[in-house]
Amino acid sequence: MAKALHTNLSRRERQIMDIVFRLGRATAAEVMAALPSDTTSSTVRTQLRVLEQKVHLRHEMDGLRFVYFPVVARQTARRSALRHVVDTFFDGSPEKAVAALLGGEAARLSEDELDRIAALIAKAREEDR
Amino acid sequence: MAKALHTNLSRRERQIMDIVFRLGRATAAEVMAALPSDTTSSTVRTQLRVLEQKVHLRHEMDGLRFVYFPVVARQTARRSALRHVVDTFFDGSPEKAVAALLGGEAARLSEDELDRIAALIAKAREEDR
DNA sequence: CGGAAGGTGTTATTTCTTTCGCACTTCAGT
DNA sequence: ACTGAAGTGCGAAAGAAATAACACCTTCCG
Repeated sequence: MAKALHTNLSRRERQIMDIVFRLGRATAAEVMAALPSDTTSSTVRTQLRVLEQKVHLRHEMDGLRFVYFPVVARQTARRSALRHVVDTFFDGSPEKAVAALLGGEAARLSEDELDRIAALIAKAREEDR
Repeated sequence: MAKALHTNLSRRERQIMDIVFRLGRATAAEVMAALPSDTTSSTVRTQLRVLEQKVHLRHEMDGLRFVYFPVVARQTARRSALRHVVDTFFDGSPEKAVAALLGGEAARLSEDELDRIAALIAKAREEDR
């Protein structure tokens, strides 16, 4: 099993990784803007460099500046994060997590969204057979 | 808005909080056993005491030893954690998160579970009206 | 009684995080 | 050509976190 990312990152590192995952890709300035507390550009760039050194991020040039993005596919990180939440707060039961999501524990769902989810259930039934 | 717990905890502190949330309540020995890396009892107890001081945990006596449990209701922590994952990895869309859960990104769902979720959708429709 | 086992708190040390100053580069505009 | 704005890396200092040694208490059992 791949090592859990959360578990091995310091507080700031995790904050930064979350921002980059959320944005997909980001410059130092963007990360700095998204961080809760005030930090200097210098600080943020140092962290980004460290994260790159630890192989959690990578960067490309965009003209002058660096654009950072995660090494691990979003899909992978997402799975890992979801599983962790399910294990920690929902007794390992995806069903309970779905119930919480439907019950508005994170946000309200529209009719359309409910329709699409119903369709997904039908599909899951197919595959289960 | 309540301050996000994740964001304000150090690495070990988060690991420990996760364990306590998972178990509901736990002694120092149980936490130590559940921790990935090797640590001494002394270390773990110090951390638990710190977490109690920061008002994330509280303890009761169970005969001789302390049993720790979260100050915040599981319900609350769960909501916060879920929301964070949805925001970070699913563009803030609960629907996408549900899709991932149904699609087996965390674990496989049984027929029964699918049935119950279908029922929840029906119920959500009611309430939406 | 005496001592081993299993708890606990205090405290000090070491190690990791986090922050930022400073020097350097490139580009755009005057 | 000069200056300012926006980038970058390096390295050192200040702060927070993590670990463990030690002293002490209670219970159980021979």
